[in-house]
Amino acid sequence: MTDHDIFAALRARTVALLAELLPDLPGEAFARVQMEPPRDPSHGDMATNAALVVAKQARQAPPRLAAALAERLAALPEVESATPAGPGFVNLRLRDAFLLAQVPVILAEGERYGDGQAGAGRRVDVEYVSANPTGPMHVGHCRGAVVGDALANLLAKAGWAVTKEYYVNDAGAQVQALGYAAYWRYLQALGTSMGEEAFAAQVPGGLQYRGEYLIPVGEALRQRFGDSLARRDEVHGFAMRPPAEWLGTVREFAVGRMMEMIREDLAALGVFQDVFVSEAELVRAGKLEQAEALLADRGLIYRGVLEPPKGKTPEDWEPREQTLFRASQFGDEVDRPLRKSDGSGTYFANDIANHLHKIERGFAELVHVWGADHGGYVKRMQAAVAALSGGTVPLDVVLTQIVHVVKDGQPVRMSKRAGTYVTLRDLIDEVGRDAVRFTMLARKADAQMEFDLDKVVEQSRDNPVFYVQYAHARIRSVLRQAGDPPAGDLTLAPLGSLTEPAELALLRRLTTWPRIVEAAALAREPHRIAFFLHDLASDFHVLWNKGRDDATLRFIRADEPEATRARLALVAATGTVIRSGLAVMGVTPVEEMR
RNA sequence: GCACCCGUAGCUCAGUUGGAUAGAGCGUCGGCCUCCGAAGCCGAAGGUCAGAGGUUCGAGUCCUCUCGGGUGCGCCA
Repeated sequence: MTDHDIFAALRARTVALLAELLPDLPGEAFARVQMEPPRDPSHGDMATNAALVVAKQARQAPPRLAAALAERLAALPEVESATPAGPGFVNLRLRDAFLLAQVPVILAEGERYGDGQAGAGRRVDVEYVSANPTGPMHVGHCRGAVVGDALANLLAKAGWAVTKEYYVNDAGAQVQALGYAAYWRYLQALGTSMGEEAFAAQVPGGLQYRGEYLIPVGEALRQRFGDSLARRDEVHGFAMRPPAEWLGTVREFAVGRMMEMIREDLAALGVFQDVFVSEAELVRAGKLEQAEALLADRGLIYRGVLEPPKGKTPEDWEPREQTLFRASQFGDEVDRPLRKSDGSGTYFANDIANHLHKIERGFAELVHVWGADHGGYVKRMQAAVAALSGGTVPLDVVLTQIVHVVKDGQPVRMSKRAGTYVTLRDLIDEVGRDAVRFTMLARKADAQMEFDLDKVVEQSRDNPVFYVQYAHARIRSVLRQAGDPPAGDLTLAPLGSLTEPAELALLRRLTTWPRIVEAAALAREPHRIAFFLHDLASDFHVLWNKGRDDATLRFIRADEPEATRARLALVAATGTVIRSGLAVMGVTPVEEMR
């Protein structure tokens, strides 16, 4: 039990008092009662809309009800004053002693401060990254990886039981193409004299994935299989055997190598997922047929012909009969194909199998992080999950927008051919893991983002990574200077000397941390953590700078050991909350700036 | 053509899921280093929340329409 949200506590008090005032109202009447920090600090520490939201049912004028409620709230030991305001708000000013009492709470809880129960221990599966295992990760994958990882951390902090999952798309045409590409590098490793284009001409769909990263895979294939997968050829030395004899083997081998590479990339980014689910294995295990049978039992599958899309009919469109899922019964615009006209499964069908697998594992909620180009796919997937689970398992999809990389004021084009392909590893090597992670979270996921390689390493105020890290470094600097007093010692410090408005403003900010965590988790918006940390860092820097103008406000005062201890406690609590927030983001707090 | 996302200060973006007089950074202008770290801080100017209706005690937030930008639209994943 680590819920120390003072807003939730005062809200509960308010509801209880209101229930006494209005004994005839049912409990549900109070559901919309809120207790939140007012936008304008001059209104006090907290404000509640309680009188407004129950006035109608109570058949009373909001201002009158607010006045009666304020009178009772004012009598609470936590409350300094309570005043009705505006159309029916009640503004609360808290006693300093109550606020100050939160400092030892934060110190005692440590980084667990802010943990909540909004998730109530429900099991949630967060699937993210899920890049095709056909090459190294590039910056396009990076945002989803960071957002997904931070979101998973956030949900865990807010009380969900989280599984971090990677869905390996190892069953489609893409990995087939990877197999051919790896085989080409294998022939090269054997020393074939065949030209690349000559080989490409023999590959259905042409040779894709020509990047150099497959050269070691070709060499590894040679070491593992010798020349047994190739055919001796008088002209070229070695040439291609019929694909049926090697394609499965090579594909599997190559996918394995790609996944190793991707996992190394993810590790460099600080992302460690719990579960890697293979699409190919799900298919092999018959999950697709199982899901189809389940939907058929519920009468949700039929044979039919889809209408062409209105307005823009594809050139080669012709009506074909397909196996369709009644997605339109679950809020989608049209029914969606499960099988192509040749009878093989669509990607959607395999994804349904994937979701059946999740539901069978007992998750109460599903979350996905997808690129925005998959936005059109959300409704049908939600429809499928609703159908499979009988509407009991919600699926939330967080979409991440494109990241434009900029260097020297110029956009960096993402082109493999031009050699300006930016891999995730390049990015991390250039600016560091923490800067990558923080920056990716410094914007709402569904907003396009410019990633300026020069700016994220810039040491200035307009670089939020730096700004927050700098606050933490200053805090560590102060504590080191004071001989690093243990938190247990500071917990006992008398705090009555903390009366400076900037000190209390900082403390007020700290007390909002639990509700920030909860709200961000419910909204599935990890970027709010980054913004909170920026605000918190700002409050701290303000206080620090007061000490420049007024020596009596410095944290360490040789002549005032008592006041020093109190301030060190506040500073230590601030450091704790910053670390707590950075932990959600997966960013390492620094001891000093270098 | 249809669906989804978006439109907030000159620029980049927040806005506590319907709350009070819409905020922050950058940029601009004006101040502040004998100092526990000035890589910083304080102050000022800057707005028809794209536009028009609607819902209600209350709308940047919800609904409808219009304008503008992005993404997607059977046999790709």
